[in-house]
Amino acid sequence: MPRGRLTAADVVRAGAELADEIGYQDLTMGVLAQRLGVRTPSLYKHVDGLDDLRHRIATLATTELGEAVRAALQGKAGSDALAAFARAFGAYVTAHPGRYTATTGAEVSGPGDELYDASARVLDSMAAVLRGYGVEEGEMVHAIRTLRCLFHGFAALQSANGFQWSGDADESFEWLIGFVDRGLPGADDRLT
Amino acid sequence: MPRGRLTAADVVRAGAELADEIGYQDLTMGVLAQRLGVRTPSLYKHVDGLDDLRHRIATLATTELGEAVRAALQGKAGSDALAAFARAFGAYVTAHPGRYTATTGAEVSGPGDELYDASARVLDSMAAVLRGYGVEEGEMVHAIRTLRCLFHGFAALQSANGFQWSGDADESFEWLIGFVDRGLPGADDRLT
DNA sequence: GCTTTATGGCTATCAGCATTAACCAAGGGA
DNA sequence: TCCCTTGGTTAATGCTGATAGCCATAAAGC
Repeated sequence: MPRGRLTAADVVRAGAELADEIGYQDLTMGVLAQRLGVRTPSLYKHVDGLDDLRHRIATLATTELGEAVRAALQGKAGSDALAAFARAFGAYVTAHPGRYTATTGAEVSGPGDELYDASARVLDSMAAVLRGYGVEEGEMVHAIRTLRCLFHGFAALQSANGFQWSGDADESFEWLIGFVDRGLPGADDRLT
Repeated sequence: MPRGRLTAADVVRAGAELADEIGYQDLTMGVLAQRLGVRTPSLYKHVDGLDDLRHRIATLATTELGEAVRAALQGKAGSDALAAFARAFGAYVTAHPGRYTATTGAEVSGPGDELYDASARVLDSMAAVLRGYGVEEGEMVHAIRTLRCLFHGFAALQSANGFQWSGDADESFEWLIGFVDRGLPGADDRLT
């Protein structure tokens, strides 16, 4: 093969796909190199080691998640927006368990970090839902944290166990949406 | 018994303590052996490798968590029981981040597994709270799954990031409890 | 009290993975 | 044409998990 084939983005993308396929824990430099048809040390020309690769995959995943959520929120408000956010979130995590696992436990260094910005965009979308829902600013921080726990927990259980939920997983997820709807204070526009 | 300095329970307990101190990811056979004043291969006389050690730590943590929750629930009902459950859960996770991390991602083989039984006891306590709260049996499974997501997410974020929450973390946690209280349907006895 | 035995420790060793060093080949600009 | 940057290679190092096989000692039986 000639020169200049691989780029950093290629490596990260292939790593993300591989993590979704074989599981995040089994994503190793060797298997990724094999997937790319290259020897292991070559990856270090594009990525600064395994930790860096993981961080970049987490950034990619968070960015994609933010875009998916933002797209789902277009033209929605109130409880519709909440349901759309939740379904988009759940759909992304189900489709990309390896990528989401990368985001759990990823270290965010600070405002200069791309991952920080991507996370902030997801949380902004969450805040937009809550604000359009009638949550007061004083409660906003608590509401965001609570919803973050709920969705993060769902995602973690989803990507770890794959949910041995008996089969009515969708029904449970809809119940979860209704639960949030009831739990949020000060809303005029409610689900069923 | 012939001469027995170390026992399997000792190894697991020391592993759990070490995980709380230095972080679950950094818990290695070598550092655990060092803590116990023993060479690495000696641990294999008590524990069947690192995976087995992790599984046992997860079992220990889940058992302890179940006991803490059960104790907190004594004599409580309705919203008091919910608050007690949540606070006991949060306190355990905060005190033992390494142990809880062991439970996330632990594989439960089946009903013969001790971890399975320990998890079932925690979920039973959760169900008891919900039942005393007025949740119908038809919704029980959905409610349990939802609360499991919420508390698991809290615990995961807590033990991973240590929550850079600005300082009013307790206030947010109380808000979370109120959120659950409002979100659960069919209750007579409410907080606030 | 002496022998047997099994248990729990040890040293030595291997295998897998991340990482680094040192080297080489192609392509573009001087 | 020459150089030098770039992206690949092979070789080697270090760390960690894991196994094999040896050794010491305490408990059990005579």
